[in-house]
Amino acid sequence: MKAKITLKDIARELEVSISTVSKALKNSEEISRDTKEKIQAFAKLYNYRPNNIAISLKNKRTKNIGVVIPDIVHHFFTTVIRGIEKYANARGYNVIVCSSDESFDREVINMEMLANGSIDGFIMSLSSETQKKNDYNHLKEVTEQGIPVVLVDRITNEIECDKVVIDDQLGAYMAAKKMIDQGRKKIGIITTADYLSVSRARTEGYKKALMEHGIEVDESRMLKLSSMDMDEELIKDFFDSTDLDAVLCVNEIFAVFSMRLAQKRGLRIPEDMSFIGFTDGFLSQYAYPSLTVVAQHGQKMGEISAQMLIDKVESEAEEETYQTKILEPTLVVRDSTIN
Amino acid sequence: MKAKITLKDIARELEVSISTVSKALKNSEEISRDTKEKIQAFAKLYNYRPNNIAISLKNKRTKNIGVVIPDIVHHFFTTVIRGIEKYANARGYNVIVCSSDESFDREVINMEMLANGSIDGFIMSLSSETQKKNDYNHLKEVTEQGIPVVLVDRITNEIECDKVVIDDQLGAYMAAKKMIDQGRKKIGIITTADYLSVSRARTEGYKKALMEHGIEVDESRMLKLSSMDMDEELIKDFFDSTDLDAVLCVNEIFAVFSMRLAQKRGLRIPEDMSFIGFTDGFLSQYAYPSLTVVAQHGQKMGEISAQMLIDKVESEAEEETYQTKILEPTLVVRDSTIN
DNA sequence: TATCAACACGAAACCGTTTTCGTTATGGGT
DNA sequence: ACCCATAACGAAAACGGTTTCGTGTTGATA
Repeated sequence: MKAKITLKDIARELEVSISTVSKALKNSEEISRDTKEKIQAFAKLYNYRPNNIAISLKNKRTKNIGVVIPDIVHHFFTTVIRGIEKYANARGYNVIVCSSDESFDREVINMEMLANGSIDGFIMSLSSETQKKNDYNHLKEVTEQGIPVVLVDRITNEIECDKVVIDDQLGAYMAAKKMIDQGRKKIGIITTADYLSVSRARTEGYKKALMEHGIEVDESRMLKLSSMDMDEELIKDFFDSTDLDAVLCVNEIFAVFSMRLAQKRGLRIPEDMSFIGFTDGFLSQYAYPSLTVVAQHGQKMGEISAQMLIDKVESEAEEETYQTKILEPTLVVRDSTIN
Repeated sequence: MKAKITLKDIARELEVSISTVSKALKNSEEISRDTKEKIQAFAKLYNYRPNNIAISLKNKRTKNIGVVIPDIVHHFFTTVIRGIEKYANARGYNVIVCSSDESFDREVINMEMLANGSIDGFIMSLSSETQKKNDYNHLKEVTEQGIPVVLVDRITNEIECDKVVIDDQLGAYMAAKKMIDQGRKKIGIITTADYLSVSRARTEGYKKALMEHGIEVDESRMLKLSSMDMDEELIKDFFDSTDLDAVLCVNEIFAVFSMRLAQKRGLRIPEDMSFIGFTDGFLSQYAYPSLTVVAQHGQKMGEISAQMLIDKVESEAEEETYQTKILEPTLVVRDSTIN
């Protein structure tokens, strides 16, 4: 086992000072050509790499960014992470991923763990429990310490920081309008409780589309589940008790499950009933029939978040100016709606 | 903006030495009750938290573990990450996730980035390019430096370290046997090139099951794709040119896509044709019909990997003893096979 | 009264870098 | 022979902790 070699080791071996070694490896003008060549050769031979931790301590910069998201397994969030990771790595940053598992406590714990020097900034998406409690003190503390934060997708107005979202209201509007244009009149929505910022916006977009096209908003056609978790029974009951010819769902799982319910009742999709979901994942692509969805461009959101964060981290300026980036969703039309 | 408070700040403010503060906050017996109370109260008031980086430098322990996997978006790997993260967090470790994107170069770069002090150990799953090149020098270097490595799922015999896999051969065997027991005779397999350790093992399990039950192994019924990426055309051609009554696929995407092809040809599933895939993800659960799969227990694999790694990291002993943990897969029977 | 243990605390080294600010030679200029 | 600029290098502080090893003060003991 070859232990890692340090500046001190090189200095001792070559009988020069640590400072000389450090400067030589940085190709400083201060050091003579001879000495530099000798030191650099030795360093290469022994595969010297500076210790990141020591550099972090000195620079007060870790080149790590902390990502706290509600769920690592959900397709949308994984694409966000992929975007963050791609962009961050390209700029020499590592990504520390923590899942809050939709829990307020875990979100707080994770942030505290990371906020004590481990990272230069946060990218986060609020857990549902946090949005429900409406308690953002952990975020306030972090921003007050001067640690930059970028909120992505699940955001709040209570915190002043950079934000990246898609226009969820527009997405739902586009989806609902698509159904209306196809002649659907009895359009339902399966969503989650309003404390989730995205669900609220989507519900609004849905309502807006209906109202603009003279369709009455009927609360009985709106199913609000308490969380993003699947509740098969409630969805079944909803279908039993409601007469619909189209359904908009806030995620692809609800949508695909709903399609199966419809199919089991002998309905043809999309002839008898249309479906549109959110999130353009594998499920939508490979469902049968394939699902029309509102694509959220998670990877793009991740990249932009990472860019905003790193720019802020690296900017010397102390300006307290924040921006909110709103991306446009795209309707990906597949076989669950009439073309 | 309240900057972070340090031991030095507390010491200056309370007119004691830094060592006293440090000891007081650790509740050392050396410090008088009065002084301790004063210091602890002050620290709490100003919300003192020790700087992780400084501690890492001192201890030569970062409490970070590096995870390098081929793909963050693939369901199986996300469940592995979830398992790692859950276990690691519970033991006070953070997880730095890097995706190699199935690229050898990115795998090497990521490992080098992390190996210079950022992490205490690696959990990794080899990229397909790495398995194809059969070049593991980056792993050798890391292990020679004394950094513990746990290989998970995509492993190699070239490196001596702890390993966690499921019994892929058994999984494929169980799946093929299931089909045979249902009277299937013309059983195909859609897999990837043999350089991928898991695909090779699965192909062997498939062959073994056929041979043990007196069914001839027919190469024309075996489709080997060049990578895990979807190649719709090749799969279509395969179905056009091959007469099958059952298909085993090495992932759920191939399986679900294959089911759609069969359905489009008017075949009934599972009456006319059976399907089994690997990976128990959303796709399998919500496909129509739902897909029978070999569950790989990714989360369990992640947890075990993390446990093995952290145990090794924290063990003082210099023993060079490695183990390979082989988990048993489970056949999750759904509607794509006859019950 | 001299001795000594116990108590409470501080000085300093250390982890591995970076960087500022000396400190030596050396040689040129006068 | 003297002055001084310059080249080449080293000492030391700093980042923020932990930890070992003093050290000064007390009170009890012989």
